[in-house]
Amino acid sequence: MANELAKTYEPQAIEGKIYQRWLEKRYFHAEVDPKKKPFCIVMPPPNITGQLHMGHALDNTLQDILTRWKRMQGYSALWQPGTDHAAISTEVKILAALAKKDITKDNMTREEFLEYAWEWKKEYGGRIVTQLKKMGSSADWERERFTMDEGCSKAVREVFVRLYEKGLIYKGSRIINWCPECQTSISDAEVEHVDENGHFWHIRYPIVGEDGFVEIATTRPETLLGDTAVAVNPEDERYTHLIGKMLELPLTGRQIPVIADAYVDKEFGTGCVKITPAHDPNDFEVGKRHGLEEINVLNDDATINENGGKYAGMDRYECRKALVADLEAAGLLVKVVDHQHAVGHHDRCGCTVEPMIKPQWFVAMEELAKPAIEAVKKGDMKFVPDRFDKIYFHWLENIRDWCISRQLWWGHRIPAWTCEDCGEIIVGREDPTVCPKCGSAKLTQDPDTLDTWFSSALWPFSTLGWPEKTPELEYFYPTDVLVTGYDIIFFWVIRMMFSGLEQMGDVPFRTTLIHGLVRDSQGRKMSKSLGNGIDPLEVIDKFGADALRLTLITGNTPGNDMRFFWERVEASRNFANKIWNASRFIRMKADQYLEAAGKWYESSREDLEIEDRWIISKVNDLAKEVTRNMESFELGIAVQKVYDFIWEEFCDWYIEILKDRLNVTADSSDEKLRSASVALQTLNDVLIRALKLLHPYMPFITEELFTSLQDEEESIMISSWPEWREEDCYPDEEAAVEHMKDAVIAVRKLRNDMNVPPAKKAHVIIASPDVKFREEAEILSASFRQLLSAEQVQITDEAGAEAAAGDQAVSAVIHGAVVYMPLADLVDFEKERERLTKEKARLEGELKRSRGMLSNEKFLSKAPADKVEAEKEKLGKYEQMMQTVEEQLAKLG
RNA sequence: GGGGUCUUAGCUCAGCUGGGAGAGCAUCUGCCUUACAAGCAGAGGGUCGCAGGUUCGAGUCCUGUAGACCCCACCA
Repeated sequence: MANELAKTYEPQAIEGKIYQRWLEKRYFHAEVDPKKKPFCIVMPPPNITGQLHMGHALDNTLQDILTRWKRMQGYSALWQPGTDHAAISTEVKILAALAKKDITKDNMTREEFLEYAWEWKKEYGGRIVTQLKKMGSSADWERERFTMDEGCSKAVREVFVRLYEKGLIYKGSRIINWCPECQTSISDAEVEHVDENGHFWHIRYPIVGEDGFVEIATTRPETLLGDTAVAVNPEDERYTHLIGKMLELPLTGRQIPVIADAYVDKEFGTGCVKITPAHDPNDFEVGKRHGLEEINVLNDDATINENGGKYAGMDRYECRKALVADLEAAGLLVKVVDHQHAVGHHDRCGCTVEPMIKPQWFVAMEELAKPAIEAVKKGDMKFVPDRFDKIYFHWLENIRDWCISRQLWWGHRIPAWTCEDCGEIIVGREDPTVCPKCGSAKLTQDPDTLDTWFSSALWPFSTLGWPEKTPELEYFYPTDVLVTGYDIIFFWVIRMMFSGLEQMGDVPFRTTLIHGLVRDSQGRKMSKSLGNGIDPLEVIDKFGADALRLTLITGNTPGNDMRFFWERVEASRNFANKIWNASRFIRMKADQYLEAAGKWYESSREDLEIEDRWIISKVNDLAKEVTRNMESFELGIAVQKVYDFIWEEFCDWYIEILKDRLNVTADSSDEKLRSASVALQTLNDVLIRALKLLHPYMPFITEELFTSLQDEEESIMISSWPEWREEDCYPDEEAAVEHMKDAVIAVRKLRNDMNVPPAKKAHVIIASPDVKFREEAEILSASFRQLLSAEQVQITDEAGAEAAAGDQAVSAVIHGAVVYMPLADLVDFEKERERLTKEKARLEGELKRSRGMLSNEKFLSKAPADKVEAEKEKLGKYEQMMQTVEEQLAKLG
């Protein structure tokens, strides 16, 4: 205990240094170790384009807490990290950078682009990892992976081939969501539906050969160009006579039939629906049922194509305007009404998505979804909180085939080749050189890449070495916990589940811990466009990673959103400072002690004083409760308990109780020195136990203090997690100290109510008929004298109190005793009468309630015996208190 | 249209399996008591959205209801 500790805690000075040492000692590294039980969390791979935000901070703190805790419990705890290639984000970002140099996809080759991309990844891809380290993340960075590294790419290809061979991956022309901005297909999960104020255009389609019209209503008039039918409900009597007739499609000169399909809702709109198989998912289905032609009228950039006649070349909205104007001129526009409807947007770029028919690759979901549903139903994987299984089931039960091909360059290339001579499609683990069917060497690989989530779906096993049979895979799979936000259950959790079950035959993780969003102080989502995001690095810089971590973990409950307040970080920082100073106090006192005594006393349990046993008992219970809370993922509650223990029990009580005892000089008696030695050792031991319990939450400060409080180099990271011990239970001593605390609180209240200045010391008499209580109080009275602000503390029975205090005293009743202060020490009689009257009124209320309960026969007969007993005890206490209050009032006249 | 969350002190939120309402911040009072003013000792402030029900007993379980928010959804 050599170097001086600064007066306030300065995280900036130590966090980096400590993290560096952890890395050097390789404490984060986990090995396959048959002697230990495995614990594994795979880190949701952050995008290589990403910058650390509060979501990452929360997500990673949760994972780090669990990992550090399990590591201390003796598990071989692997937190498997890595990054995601983030197909669209990265490609968009790189293209934007290249655009500044006038390089576009049109004037560079795919190979050139990939060269740029890898270069970019090399330069910026590690940024997010550096930032995660600032959080204190104890991931096994030696095992860091990347979704496009060799192993993961091999896993992707293996899964693709396997699913293809099983017929679960297929290529087909189906209707998909097309993003005109990013120029790629996207999956259903990537479409965000937003309610928008639009219009319903009511349009007349003339009936061929008759004087009449069919009136349809549409929200997207421009799709009229691709209409190939109008549908009515077969049971709609208004229209049955029209079924089979032809209509003239306005502005096109085409003729389209009226068809009957139950899909049409008679009640909605006009009851007639224009059918555009190429640009609407429902219409696509209808078209398939009726063998309708599919006319695509859009180019990839959402301009009208050559099928749009005179509108060709126009943007979709431009076309809408022009077309509506033309309809109006032709007298075919009946009316335009306001209409709110959901419009699909690409979640990345916000662009309005167009449904289009394109040849794409799909994963057939029905067969894969079933075991994933089963696994959660059977409890093989549990959500925390469990309400999220509803969302999970709902999504899986209604899932459609997953469109996995993307018209991007950055990503895993689809391992499929087409033979230009015979049309054969070749999918395999190795790149083919000749067509196995016709022998031709003219093979072209599919230009598309895979959805980013295809590789993320394999993350829990691809990172562990799959498809190789590695020891890691054998040992750590299934992993234990997946930590993620509720916003990516659809994207990721579900896909990992069915992928794990399909490829590994078991769930990828046993528990999914769901957390909410970190919002700004007004409850808004943090976003770039609003500019309301708080940079975790800035928080760390100002208050330290520990303070940020504590803030993110407390004051919210799993699965719910939380708001970010700087004030809360400040409060967390204050807590760090509190521990810091407690440690500083202990070290100071230890130094003083050593100077006086020159040595430590060998001590045993028997040397412990009552208050030592009390605090040992307390920290022992704490360990039990904290562990139990953590086992059920109640991390916020767990750390709150450690916080309360350290601040209240340890600092505000235990240290205060000890101050006298620790005051030693060279002249102190041997007995006194021995007692101080025991106290200091207890202080140290108890604080270290508490620090260990706190370590997963606040790794840096606990490490710093752990090493500085002890004369060893060993890290708290690899120390053992405190366990509850039978021999550390001291119920009697615990009760004794609690009673004395009550006495202190009573005296403080008396003094406060009576306006006795703190400097004025009083004569405190604690009277109890209980012999045992008096014995304990006698022993404790010396330590408590200061806390009682007393120059003298007298322990006595009732009669003794009478003698000592006489008529002139105020009193307060505590558990099993009465505390008196002679009025001579005080000032205001009138105030005392007032106080007692108020107290009496309160007690009358309590007595009424308690007596009411105890005279209720149903309560007596039905409530558990211990509850009844407890209530009786309370009544007795209130009666005693009432008696004392009445006596006091009588004395005052 | 379906599902979910929330409603508790002035603010932000805890409150697990039902047994006398809590924290942080803010406000007020008194303290620089040499570990800590980033602190200490206190105080005020709540009909736990509303209405029923179950129960000896409900912030906690059930039903209904009001408001806020979120997610899902192919009614053109």
